[in-house]
Amino acid sequence: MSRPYASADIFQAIADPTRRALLDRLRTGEQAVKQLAEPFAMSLPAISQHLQVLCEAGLVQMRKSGRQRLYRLNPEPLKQVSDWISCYEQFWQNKLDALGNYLEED
Amino acid sequence: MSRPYASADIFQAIADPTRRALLDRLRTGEQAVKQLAEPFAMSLPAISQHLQVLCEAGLVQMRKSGRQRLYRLNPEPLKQVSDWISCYEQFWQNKLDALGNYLEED
DNA sequence: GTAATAGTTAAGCATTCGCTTAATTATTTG
DNA sequence: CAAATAATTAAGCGAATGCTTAACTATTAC
Repeated sequence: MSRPYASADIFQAIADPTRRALLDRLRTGEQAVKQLAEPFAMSLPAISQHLQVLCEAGLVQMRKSGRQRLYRLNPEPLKQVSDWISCYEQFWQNKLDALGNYLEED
Repeated sequence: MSRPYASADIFQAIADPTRRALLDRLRTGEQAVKQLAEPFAMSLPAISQHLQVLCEAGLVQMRKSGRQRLYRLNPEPLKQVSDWISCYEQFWQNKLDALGNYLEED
């Protein structure tokens, strides 16, 4: 690679739709790169690079098995995102409550 | 601007730490740009551009008041992120459950 | 009306991003 | 051992990102 993808930042890591789709795919369990890459209209190196970003962010882990590399999901770092969002959940909850009250008044 | 910041993508919008901090600041209520920009070591145009990205993502809304522009939080689009994350919460919940069971067995 | 204030728009720049193709490294299979 | 398979590393390219300074627009205050 000319330059490594050096973002160890979770928010950055999940900003890309391909990377989110890779995580989604990994929810069914550990998978080899080729299998993971199958639905994407993109070269294998591109997928490999995305997996590296996910790895650096701690969102996936890898183990070798023969000539395959099996990737598995490690969702814990997503907790950072979940925690950040949780402050805002009350806002849309409040809006829903307000709507509820409005409907009740009627 | 040479090129407009055209990402209407929520995940992209919250990938930048300055933009997240702006949203965090807006939680206390509607604020003018200058006040919003105060804690950041960055020019006003930079902040203005970040606010535009947030606006395009629907995360903030603006109204004019005299020569000020007051921005306010609109957290609803974050629901997209929350919804995506929720699939993963079960994973770390499972891990916690597993830990709980392990501790109980002892 | 002139100056000050609040903010944006414009233009440009260095860096990062997402991708490609070609080459390379392991491992397995015939 | 040679060929095939799985995947990465390397190099490079165009576009997007995040910032800057300078110029502009609108509104308020003197």
